[in-house]
Amino acid sequence: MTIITIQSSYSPSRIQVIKNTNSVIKHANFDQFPSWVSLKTTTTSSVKLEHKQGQVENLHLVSLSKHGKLNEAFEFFQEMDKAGVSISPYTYQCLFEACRELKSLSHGRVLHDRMRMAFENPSVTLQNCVLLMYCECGSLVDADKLFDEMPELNAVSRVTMISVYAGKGLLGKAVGLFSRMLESGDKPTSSVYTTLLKSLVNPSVLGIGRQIHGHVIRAGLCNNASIETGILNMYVKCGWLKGAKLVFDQMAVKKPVASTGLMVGYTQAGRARDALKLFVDLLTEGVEWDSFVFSVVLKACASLEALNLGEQIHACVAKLGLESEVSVGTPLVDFYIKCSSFESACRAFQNISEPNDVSWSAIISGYCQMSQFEEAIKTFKSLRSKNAAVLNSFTYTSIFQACSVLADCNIGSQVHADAIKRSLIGSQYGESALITMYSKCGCLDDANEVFESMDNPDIVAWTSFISGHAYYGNASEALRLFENMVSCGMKPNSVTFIAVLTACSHAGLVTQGKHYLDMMLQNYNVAPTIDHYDCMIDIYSRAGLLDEALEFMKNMPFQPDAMSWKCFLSGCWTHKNLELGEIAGEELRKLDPADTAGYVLPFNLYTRAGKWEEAAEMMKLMNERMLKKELSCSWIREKGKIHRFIVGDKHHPQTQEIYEKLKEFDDFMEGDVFQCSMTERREQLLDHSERLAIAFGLISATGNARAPIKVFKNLRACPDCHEFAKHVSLVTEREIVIRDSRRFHHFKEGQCSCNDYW
DNA sequence: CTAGGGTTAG
Repeated sequence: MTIITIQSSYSPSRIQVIKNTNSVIKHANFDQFPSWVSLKTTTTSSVKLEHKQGQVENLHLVSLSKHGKLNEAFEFFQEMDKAGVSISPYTYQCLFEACRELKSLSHGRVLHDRMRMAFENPSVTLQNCVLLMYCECGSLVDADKLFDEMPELNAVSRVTMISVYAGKGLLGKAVGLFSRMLESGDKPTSSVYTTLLKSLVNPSVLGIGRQIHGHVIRAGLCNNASIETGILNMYVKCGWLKGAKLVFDQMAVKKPVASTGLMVGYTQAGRARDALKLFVDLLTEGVEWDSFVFSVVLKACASLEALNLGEQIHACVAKLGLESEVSVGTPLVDFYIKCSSFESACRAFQNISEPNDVSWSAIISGYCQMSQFEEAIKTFKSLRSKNAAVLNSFTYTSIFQACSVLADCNIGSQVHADAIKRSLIGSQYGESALITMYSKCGCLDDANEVFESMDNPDIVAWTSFISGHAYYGNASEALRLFENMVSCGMKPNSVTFIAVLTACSHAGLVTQGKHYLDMMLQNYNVAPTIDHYDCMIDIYSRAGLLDEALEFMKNMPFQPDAMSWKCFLSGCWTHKNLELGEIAGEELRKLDPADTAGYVLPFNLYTRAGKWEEAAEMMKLMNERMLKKELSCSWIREKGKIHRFIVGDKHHPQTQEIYEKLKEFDDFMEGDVFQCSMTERREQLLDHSERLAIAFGLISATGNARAPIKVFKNLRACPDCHEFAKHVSLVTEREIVIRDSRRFHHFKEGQCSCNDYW
C-alpha cells in the first residue's frame, strides 16, 4: 500500500508528520472494504454466509466500529442474535476501541455486560481492552472495579491502571501498584516508567522521583532516550535543576528534546541566562535544531528583554526558513512585544503562515500592552465573527483587560456572556480580570457576583476585589475584605498591600494606613517597597499632613522617587501650600522631566497666589521641553455610542440643548463663579467637559430615566464640577457617577461617596 | 519526552 504522500507542503514538526501518517493508514484500510460489508440485507438474507460461523457479520461489525458507527453496530446485534451468530473476541476488541475513541461510556457498559454473558473466562487481553475503555471514558470507578475482579492480570493491565492513576494525580495508588508490580516479579515496561515520571510534577514528590530513577538504573534502562528525558523533565518539574543538569551531562547523545526540557526549567526558574548559555553550548556542539528549541530561547530573550540577542536568533530562524512556522513565529511575536518593539511584533505576526489560537492571543495581548485596546477589541470581534475557533480563554482574558481600561462595561458584559457560553473563562486569570473589569466600570455588584462564584479565589482575585472597593472609595469594605481574606488563610502579597494602602488613602485613614504599612513585614512577611512608601506619602499629603509627609520621606529607607514627590506635590496643591509645592515641583522636574504634573501643578499654585511671572516661567519651561498638558476630556455612553466632550466643546449635534440644560443650573453657578479669581477660568468653568457630559446625560434620558448617569473623565475631578454634580444630584434626584483618572465618585442626594475627600 | 499566549497597583 502506498502511503504518506500526504502534505506536499513543508511540515517540519515531527509530531505532526507522525499523526498524519497514522490517520492516513487507518483511512486507507477501511475505505478499501468492499461495499457488500455494509449491506445488512445481503448478509442476513444470505444463507450461505451464515454457515461461515458469522465471519461476515463479525467483519461488518469491525467495519462499523472502525468508522465509529456504534449505534448501527448495536442495532446489528439483534440481527446477529436472530441468526444465532456470536460476536468474536476480536470484534469485541474493536468495538471497545470504538467506545474509547468516541468516549462513549454508555455504549461501553452495555457492551461489557454483553461480553460477560458471552464469555465465562474472557482472555486477559480482552479484559484489558475493557479496562482501557473505562479509563479513557473517564470512569475510574468502573476501571477500579474491573481491575479488582480480574482473575488474571498481566503487565498491560497494571500499566493501564498505573497510567490512569498517574494521569489523575492519584500518585499513591500509582506508586503502590508499581511496587506490587516489582514484587510480583513483572518487569515494568519502559512505558510504565515514562507515565510514572510524567505524573511527578511538583517539588513535594521529588523523593519518589529519585526512587524511581534508582529503579530505572537498576533495570538498566538508563540508555533509553525517552526514559532518560523523562527523568530529566521530572527533575525540572520537581524543581531540582541540579539533578536535571546531572542527567543531561550524562546523556550520551544530546537531543534537542532533552535540551529543551532543561532550558524550560531554567527559564521557569527565572534563570534565563543559564538557558541561553545552554543554547550557545548546543550551537557550538552542532546539535540539530527544532522549532521547540527556538520557542524556549525566544522566551528566555523575552524575559530578559534582550532585544539584540533575540534579533540575532530571529536572523537564525529566518535563515532556516522557520519564520512562517507558528511554533517559532508565535514566540517571536511575544518576544518583540516584551521588548516593546511593536512594529517588529506586527511584522513577525504577519509572517506566520497559519496563525493559530496561541498566535492570535499573543498579538491581541500585544495590542493591550501597546495600549491599543480598541484594536484588541476590533481584532477580537472580527475573529469572533469569522473564525471563533481560534479564540481561547487567554484571548478572553485580554479582552476583559481591554474593557476594564476602556471602562466599557457594555462590550465587557457581552464578551463575558459569550465566554460563559463557550466555557472560555480562564480559571483565576479570567475571573480576576473580570472582577477588575466590573470594578473599573463601576459595577461592583457584578464584580461581587464573579468573586462569589469562585470556589477558591486566589490572592489575585482577592486583591482585584479589594482594589475595586478602594477604587470606589469603600475603604471600610476594602479593609473588611482584607481581614476576611487573612482569616481565610490567604497570604497577602505586595500588590495586596498597595490596594489596602490605596483604600486608606482614598478615605483619609492615616492611622490605619500607617498601621498596615508597619504590619507588612512584621505580620505578613512582605517587604515594603518604595511603592508602598509612596502610598503612605500620598496618605499623609492628601490628608494635609504635609510636614509629616516630608518627615516620613526623609526617614524612609529609600530615596524619594518621582512618584514620592508627585504625591507630595499633589497634596501641596490640594492644601494650597505654595512654599512646599515649589520644592516638590523642582524635585519632580529633576527626577522625571517629562511628567507634566511637575509644571502644571506649580503653575496652578502660582496663578492662585497671583504670581504671574513664576507661572509664566512654568509654561515656558514646558514649552521648551516640548511637553503638552493633557487636555481635559469627559465621555458618556448612550445607547452603546460614546459621546466625548472637551472644554467648551461645541461639536456635538445636540450642543444647543446641552447648553440650555446647563443654563437651568445658572443660579447655582453664580455662587460658584464668584469663588474664582481668574476671568479666564471663570468662563471655562461654565463649560467644563464633565458638565457637558452630565448635561448630555440629563437630556438624553432614554428608557430608564432613573438610571445613574455615568461620566468618565481622563483627569482628576475638578472641585467646582464636583460641587456642581452634587447639586445636580440633589435637584434632579438623579444619581451621578463620575469616574476620574483615579477613582469613582458616586453622587446621590447632594452627597458624594468620596465625602469630598479625593 | 520537548513550546509559544492571559490575572492584581498608582
